[in-house]
This record gives sequence, structure tokens and C-alpha cells, in this order.
Amino acid sequence: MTLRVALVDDEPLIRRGLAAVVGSEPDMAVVGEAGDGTGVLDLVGRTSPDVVLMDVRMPRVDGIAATRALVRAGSAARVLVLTTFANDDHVFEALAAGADGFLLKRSSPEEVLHGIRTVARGESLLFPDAVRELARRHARSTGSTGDPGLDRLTPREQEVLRLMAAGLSNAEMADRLVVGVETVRSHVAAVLAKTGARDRTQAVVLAYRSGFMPV
Amino acid sequence: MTLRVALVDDEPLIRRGLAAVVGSEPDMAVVGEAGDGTGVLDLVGRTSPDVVLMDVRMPRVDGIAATRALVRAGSAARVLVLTTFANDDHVFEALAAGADGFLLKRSSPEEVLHGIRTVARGESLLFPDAVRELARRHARSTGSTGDPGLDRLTPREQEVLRLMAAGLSNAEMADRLVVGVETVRSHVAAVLAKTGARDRTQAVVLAYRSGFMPV
DNA sequence: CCGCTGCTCCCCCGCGCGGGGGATCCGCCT
DNA sequence: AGGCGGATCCCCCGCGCGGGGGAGCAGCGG
Repeated sequence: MTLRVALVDDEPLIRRGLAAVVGSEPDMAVVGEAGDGTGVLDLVGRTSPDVVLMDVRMPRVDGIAATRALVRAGSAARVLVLTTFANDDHVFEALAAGADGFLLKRSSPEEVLHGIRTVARGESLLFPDAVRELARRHARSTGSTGDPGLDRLTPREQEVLRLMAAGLSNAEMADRLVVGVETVRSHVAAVLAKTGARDRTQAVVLAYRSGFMPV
Repeated sequence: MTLRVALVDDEPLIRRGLAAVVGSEPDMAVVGEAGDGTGVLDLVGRTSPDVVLMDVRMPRVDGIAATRALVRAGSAARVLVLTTFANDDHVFEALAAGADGFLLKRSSPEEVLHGIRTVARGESLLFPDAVRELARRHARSTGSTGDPGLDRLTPREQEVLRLMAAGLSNAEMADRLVVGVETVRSHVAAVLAKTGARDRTQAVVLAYRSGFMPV
């Protein structure tokens, strides 16, 4: 009985690499591929894979949403999520969405194959680092403020954070937004209060680390 | 006459994908692979490739430094740099280092092959977006300072920048580094002077945008 | 109608930060 | 021997920033 694998990644090179790795195994076969999450539900329905290798970051419909859709549809396919960093925010969202495991993109072919077999057996695959991070966040959220909560910022506050993360001073932001400096100061204060950052530097760090700002 | 190609990328999957793409062409052959820039000079010397596909972001020695080393050594190999974003800072550094062209990581296999043939013919390969960005920066730099120059920072200054980009205050950094606050202030001032940043926030922005800090 | 939220602007105050100086010690290279 | 860059510590000074208040106005929903 061969293991049926579907590949969902927007980078053709990664798909080729995965296909080469999976295809080199006698008991595995690539039964379908997709470049984003839009047609995943359909793809899985047509090809009934045992394991779906799913990239988190994709245009249009990302891996998180696609995973959620699969789980809601009652699919039997196991989802192995591909991510760049082990402590990425996406990891935890994907966990909540119903992913069965994670693979770092810089994984070796052996690790990829091991990951596929692991989730195919019904086990879950997690990184020690990621689990530790999860525990850390849980402990922090039960006690105090909670998550960064960048989405709890109002549109204006998000705009201000974006400008802050571009390196602008309060005066420059006021100029850009055509408002008074006092107004900017209020927004900055709100951003700091909501994010728990002590100063603008920490807020900027948060903006980049959380993926709020593109790198 | 077959085109000899060498692959330098720290992600095994990307290497596999490129190898599959290149290997599928009858007139191309992968003659060597490396996981970082440390052994590139040696690799090129041994395998004498026509084209080197080089990732910009790698541990230890990155693609920029490796490209610079190749050019300085008078190698005849053409360098095709792999990058994630077309307007990445690395693109311009790589240009200055002597790269012959750029490929986006999300390129299709056809684009990869076309890129290899293009640089092999001695032409250069650039993205319209990248060229426009280059023109924009040139216009801006002729008036002011120039490049970020994060690699011109001393080890201690780099350490300080890393801590700054983690959100630490001067006092916290002094505590962490077991030195006086005045010392930290000196290092911070040096970082700002060398990078052209106006304040610590801009330095942190630079650290993330340039890839100096992992996201 | 009233309350809530978001956006706008204002005051005072303390402190961390950044600019501009200088000084000492060490190790390396010439 | 002398020079030089790196790391360490010190001074004064001005200003932007952040904390803690308050207030008016629009829109939206109970």
C-alpha cells in the first residue's frame, strides 16, 4: 500500500524538491499539487491523499485557512504544515486550525520523509522549540495581558504602528497623516498600551517579529 | 557542450528542486552542491561550473560574500543569485559584489532555466522592479550617505544592535553585557553613525529589513 | 435618546536617549 | 617605538519620548 501525498506550495521549486524527495521513495507517490489554498478542498476530494504537505504562507488562501477548511469538511487527510521558522506565529494558528505536524522548510529530505510517515501513522510532529514557545505563551496568556494582539489595534493605530516600524518620528508621522503631533502621541500611547510594549522600539520589534511588517 | 551548473543553498529542498529542474534538461548538468558559502571557492575550483545558482541568505558565509570571493578570485563562473524578494536589500549588495543576475525563489522551472541560459550567454538578468528600485536608491544616495553597511560594524557593535533589535534599553544592555551604561551608549552611537540611522528605532528597522535580524 | 468607541487635540512632568566632547587600556600591525 | 582601531568609562546639554491626566466631536448600536 503506497502513501498518497499532495503538495500545496506557491513556490514551484519547493514543490519540485518535495516531489523529488517523495517520488524517490518506493512506497510513496505524489497524487496532486496546488499553488495556493483555493483548490485544496477540491484537490483532496479528487485525489484522496493520505498526507497533505501544506505551506503556511501562500497568496489568496493561506495554509491555515486551507487546513481549517479541510478539517471542517471532515477530510481524512493528515496535514503537515511547512513553515520557515519553528517559533512562527503561524505554527500556533495552524495547530488551532487542525494541522497534524510541522516541517521546517530547511529540513533535510530524510526529515521530510520521516515527517510524512509520522503523521501518516496518526502521530503528531512538533518541534521542541515550538512546544516550549507554546507553553510559554500559554503561561503568559493565562496570567496577564495575553497575546500581542496587533489585530486589536484600530485602523489608525495600525497605520501609526506601520509608520513607526518604518522609522518615522512622531513629528514625521503627524506630517504624513496630516494631524497634530499630540494626536500621534495618543495613537502611539494606545499602541504601546495594547501591545504591552514599553517603548516604540519594542513595538517595532513586535511588528516585525509577528509578521505585521513585511521583511 | 553541456552547461555546467553548481548549486549553493542552505535549504536541501530548494537544492533538490533546482537539481530536478536542471537535471531534466539534456544540455545541463549539476556538477556540484554546497549548503553555505564556506566552500564555494573550492567547489568552483574543483568543478568549474559555467553558472553558480547562489542563495543570498545562508548561515556562516552568505551569498554576497561568496560572490565577492568568486569575483576576486577571478573565477569565470557566472553567478545567478536566488532571493525571496525582488526589492530586497541583498539584491543591490549582490549587484555590487559582482552577481550577473537574480532569480526569485518563487520562480517557475521555466524561468529558472531561462535565467541560467541568459547569464551563461554573458547577459545579465534583472527584474524591472529591482531596476526601478535601484534607480530610486541611486537618486537618493547621490544626495546623502549611501549603503547601510551593517557588516562594517565591529563584533561588539553588532552584538549591541542585536540587543537593540530585541527591544532592550541601554541600561538592560549594559546589564546583559556586564559593562557600564556609558559603554553601551558609545556603542549605540557608533551603530547609529555607521548605519546612518537617526535613532535606535531606525537602526532596528534597518536590522530587520536587511536580514541582519531573523524574523 | 444615550452610551460606547474611534479620532482628534491639549497640558504638565520626568527621564531616557542622542550629540559632542574626552580619556584610558589593550592588542595588533607597521 | 609608534600608530591605530576596538572596548571601556566619563562629562554636559537639549530634546524627543512616554506617563498621566482631560476634552470635544463624529458615528454606531442598544
